[in-house]
Amino acid sequence: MENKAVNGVDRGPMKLPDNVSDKFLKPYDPATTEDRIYAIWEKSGYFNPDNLPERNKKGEPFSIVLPPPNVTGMLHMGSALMLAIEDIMVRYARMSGRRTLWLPGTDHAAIATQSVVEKDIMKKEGKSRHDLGREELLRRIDAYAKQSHDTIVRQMRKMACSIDWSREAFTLDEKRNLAVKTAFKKMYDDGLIYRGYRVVNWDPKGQTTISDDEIEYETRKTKLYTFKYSKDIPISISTTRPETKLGDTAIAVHPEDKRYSQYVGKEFKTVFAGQEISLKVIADISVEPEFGTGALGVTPAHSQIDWEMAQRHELPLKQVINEYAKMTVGKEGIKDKKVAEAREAVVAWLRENDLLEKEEDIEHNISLAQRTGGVIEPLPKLQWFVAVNKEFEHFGEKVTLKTLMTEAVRSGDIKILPDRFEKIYFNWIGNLRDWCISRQIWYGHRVPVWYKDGDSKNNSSSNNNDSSRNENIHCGINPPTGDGWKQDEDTLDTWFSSGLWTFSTLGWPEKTEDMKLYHPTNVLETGSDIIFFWVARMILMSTYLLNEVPFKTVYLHGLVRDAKGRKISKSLGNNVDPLDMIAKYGADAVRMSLIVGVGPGSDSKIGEDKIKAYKNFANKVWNIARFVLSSTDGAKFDPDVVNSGGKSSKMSAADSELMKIQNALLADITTDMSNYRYYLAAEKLYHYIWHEFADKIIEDSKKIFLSGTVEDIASRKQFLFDSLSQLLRALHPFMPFLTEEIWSEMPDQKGSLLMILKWPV
RNA sequence: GCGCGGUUAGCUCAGUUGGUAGAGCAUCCCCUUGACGUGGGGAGGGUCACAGGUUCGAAUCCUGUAUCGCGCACCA
Repeated sequence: MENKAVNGVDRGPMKLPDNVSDKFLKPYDPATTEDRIYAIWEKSGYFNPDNLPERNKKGEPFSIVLPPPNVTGMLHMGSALMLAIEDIMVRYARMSGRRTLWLPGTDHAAIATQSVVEKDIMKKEGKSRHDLGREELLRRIDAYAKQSHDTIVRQMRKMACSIDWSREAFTLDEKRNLAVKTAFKKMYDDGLIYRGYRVVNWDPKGQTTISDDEIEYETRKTKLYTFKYSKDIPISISTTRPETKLGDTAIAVHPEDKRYSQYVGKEFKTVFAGQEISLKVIADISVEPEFGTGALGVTPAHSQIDWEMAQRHELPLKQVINEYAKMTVGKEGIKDKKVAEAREAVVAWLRENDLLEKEEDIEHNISLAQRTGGVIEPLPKLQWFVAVNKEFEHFGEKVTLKTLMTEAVRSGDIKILPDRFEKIYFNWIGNLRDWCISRQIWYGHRVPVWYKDGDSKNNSSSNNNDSSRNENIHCGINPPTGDGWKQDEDTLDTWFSSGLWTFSTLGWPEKTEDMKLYHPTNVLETGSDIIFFWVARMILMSTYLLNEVPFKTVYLHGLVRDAKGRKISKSLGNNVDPLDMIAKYGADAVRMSLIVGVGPGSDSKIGEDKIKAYKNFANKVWNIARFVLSSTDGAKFDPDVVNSGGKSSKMSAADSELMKIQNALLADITTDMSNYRYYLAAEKLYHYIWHEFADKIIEDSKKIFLSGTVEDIASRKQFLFDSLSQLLRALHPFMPFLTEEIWSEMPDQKGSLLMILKWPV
């Protein structure tokens, strides 16, 4: 170190005893430490449970899968939080002697990835996917996915993840494809997957269907129009979407609404904005008499609930809007126009014909596709679905997929933390409808179904019955033999393959040793925002396919917000890159700042100040180590401290008492660790190390070393040494790089790695 | 509309089974010639959102209200 002047006094160069490394002459420097330590860990092979010491191999298995990051992306602070928590869980388990597996992978994230790449190609080359063709587009996406995969892996190493790279998986690789096909076929054979014609959520921007869960709602101001279809039809109706009225086939009123009861059963015909329509008046209890005029135009082809009403009343269906959200019927100025434009034209037509009665401003929710932001257009389509309410025989019991999902949590086999999410989970299942799993994009697992000539997809069928079972349809792991078969063009919802993740990564459908050892996994740690997409689907798949839960505990973390509490978003430009923070303050500091004070399920704020505070802490620990090492020259571990709960014959009564207090704290912290209270454990350690160990104990030690008895000095040296060695272990899961680095400078550690040493309790 | 959270010091939040409120940061004062200035000691600052109730005792349990946020549903 350079000579440093303090208070104007030149202290001269600092000197350390010979037994202390020159590293300690400088403040702790994560930049020159972290990559080096990670390389040592990787070389040791201990990330792979097969290579762990006997103590672990004989120990109870502990397994956790990494929620696979999307290959669209880079890591953000949210992923950094996830990695920090999981690495803490894993390091704690490993030190506690368990056979510990943390299994990595990445997610192909079908729609998200394809739309990113498509956009990029459009921007750079002005070409659409159809210009490139299926094969070429997939080649481009693969190249992109490969590149982003490498970035993600690099970032994970930076975060100190002690994860088993040898078992890495990808949701779209060959093994996972076999798992997907196997699962699909079994569900198909059990009648739980069917092809049906019905109104689905169509995303005109992404040109694909999406599931109910992939919709986001946005409140917007819009107009509610009240009008009559024609002068001759006595009932007025209200709508926010006049353009869809060209597809109406009925008028619905409440069965008890006296105003309209005289018309129920009657049929009216007219020409509406250039389109002939025929309207039957029906009575249905789903009509709210208080809303608008109390009568509603039924558009079976372009509204989910109208479709259901049409089913109940056997109404015909008339599609008037196509996949590009354009009108297919109507007079000049309406036909071939986008829905928004057509709406104006229809309203203008109503005005001209003096049919418009009222125009009100209202707020209502519009549905947007989560990935593309496109306005959802409900359209009737032939798609593949998973039946969640269908009863079937499952290991000798009559169940539905819904009851399987419910029971897994209700029975306590799966515990969700924080537990209020269990209620949210049940609530979601209660409203769950059949899951639409087919997507009209190219990137993803292809639907493993083949059609004989002539029976491929055609949407003209107006029957909504299961159309997926006849001699011209083949569902299988392998293509059918013989000529004239063509595979379904569609791919599967990305969550279908993610749902298999806990076991597809362990080798299922093969009966592997890994499956026996590591499934069900112990914990699933993930963001609370994907509880339905992912957590629920994994429970569905695992209970259905394996008759066991995918995990025993679900730990949900909240959102990481910026320092002002705002959501991280591109438009705000408030993203904090974990890599920048790591470069500046070190991964350990970043980890601590994400963990301390943040319980499961609660959102947190991340500001640079907080990270900086933990960088200071890292340096504090570094200096504590320097003090202890330079003042306890020649000390050796007293194995008694580790092996018999801190009692040591080499310490005075006073120091034994201090050790007892420390051990009590460590026991308390251990309880927190086992109960997923990492936020408390980290805080307690921080507080004890800084404000007890450093501020009080080390300060007292200076006095003892200056004027204590020989016995007191010896005792204190022993205490400091053993105490530090214990604290490094306890701090390791939280600050792995720093503690491993200090550990490597401890005398008498005989080349051992802290990461596999025994947890101090 | 149904459901779920939050509301504690200027800011960010702890407070695990009820025992008259804690931490960090910030502010102010002081100290510090050898582990560390990325330091140490100290001070000020809260009727724990509000109103009722249970209790010997409530930030903690119950009921209601306000307010912010979230989920689901509705969305003609």
